[in-house]
Amino acid sequence: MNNVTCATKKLIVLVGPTGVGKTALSIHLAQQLNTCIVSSDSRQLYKELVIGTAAPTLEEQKAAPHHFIGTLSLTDNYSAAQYEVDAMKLLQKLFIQKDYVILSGGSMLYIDALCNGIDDIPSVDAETRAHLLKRYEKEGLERLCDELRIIDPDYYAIVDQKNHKRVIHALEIYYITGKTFTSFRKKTIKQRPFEIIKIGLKREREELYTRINQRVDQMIADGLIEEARSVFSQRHLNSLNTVGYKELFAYFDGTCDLAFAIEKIKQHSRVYSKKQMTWFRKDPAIHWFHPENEAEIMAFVKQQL
RNA sequence: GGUGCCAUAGCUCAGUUGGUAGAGCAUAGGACUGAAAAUCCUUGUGUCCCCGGUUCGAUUCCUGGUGGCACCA
Repeated sequence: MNNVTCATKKLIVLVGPTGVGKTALSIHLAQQLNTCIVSSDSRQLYKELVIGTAAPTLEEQKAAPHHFIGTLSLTDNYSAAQYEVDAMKLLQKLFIQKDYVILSGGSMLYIDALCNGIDDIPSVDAETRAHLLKRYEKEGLERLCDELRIIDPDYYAIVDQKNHKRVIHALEIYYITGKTFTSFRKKTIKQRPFEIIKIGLKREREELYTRINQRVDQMIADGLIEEARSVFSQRHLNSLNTVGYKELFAYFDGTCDLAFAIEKIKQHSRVYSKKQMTWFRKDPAIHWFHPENEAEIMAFVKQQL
């Protein structure tokens, strides 16, 4: 993409916690701007997860073209880094035709990977990961931390030493490349050949929680139990370590009753929305609106274009 | 109706050989670079079901009551 032609291109990034109303607003925006929507949702990517991820319906997708909805299978390995590559490639194509594209979704790290870039770190093969996981289970986190301290003292000093995923990943990279995780971890912000306008959607907590609870009941009414049952046999996959599914798996196991599982889905969705807000709150580039103030949002967007 | 078991944090439960109590989850806040709806950190005063008894002291032991569960009729 060349910088001259892209100087006027704009990515309108719609963020906010789960259940706040991103899908509806993004469609209205897309219609107004005569453009399409790129999803930044790490779970709506999977074609098997429709009801439980509140993915845009076929009707909604007809109202505005969507990308990255149902493009992966549960068994596909994916990551924020891969998302950056895929999304950049897609945007390059879309910006040939469009001046504006809407990015909508709640996966913080994916949004960050696209907007700011993510460092070029080799991917971890399944074997290395399995090996490290086994060692973690056998030897414990402390042993792995000790090893990291010797191999990569700089990262050891800043890593969350209680978080096994972080410690394991740094070791994985060392074993694959022979170089430290620190040597890859530059944290440089990549310049994008388009302008990024961030809009945050926000509701009062009580209002948001009510919407989340109601939406979960609606998912159940729409057939979430059947959807979860149809993927139950693949439950060990990371893609199914997802709110709305793991709780129903416990019900299928007989560990809890259905009412309890549903209550847990609501609870975990609320917790997730809180985590999202914690992340988004610290991004000063976000302009915040109530999702029902569409006129105000539209006026703001047009002023930016 | 009889017998046995249970009653402790919002929920599920541990515990106190008698000195008024603690985990997980929830709640609230936070972290976050290839697993991210993931993973991790901080955050725990509650008539220890009620009345009475024993005791210097009872949530803990005892009598009775209430509620729940199980088994037997």
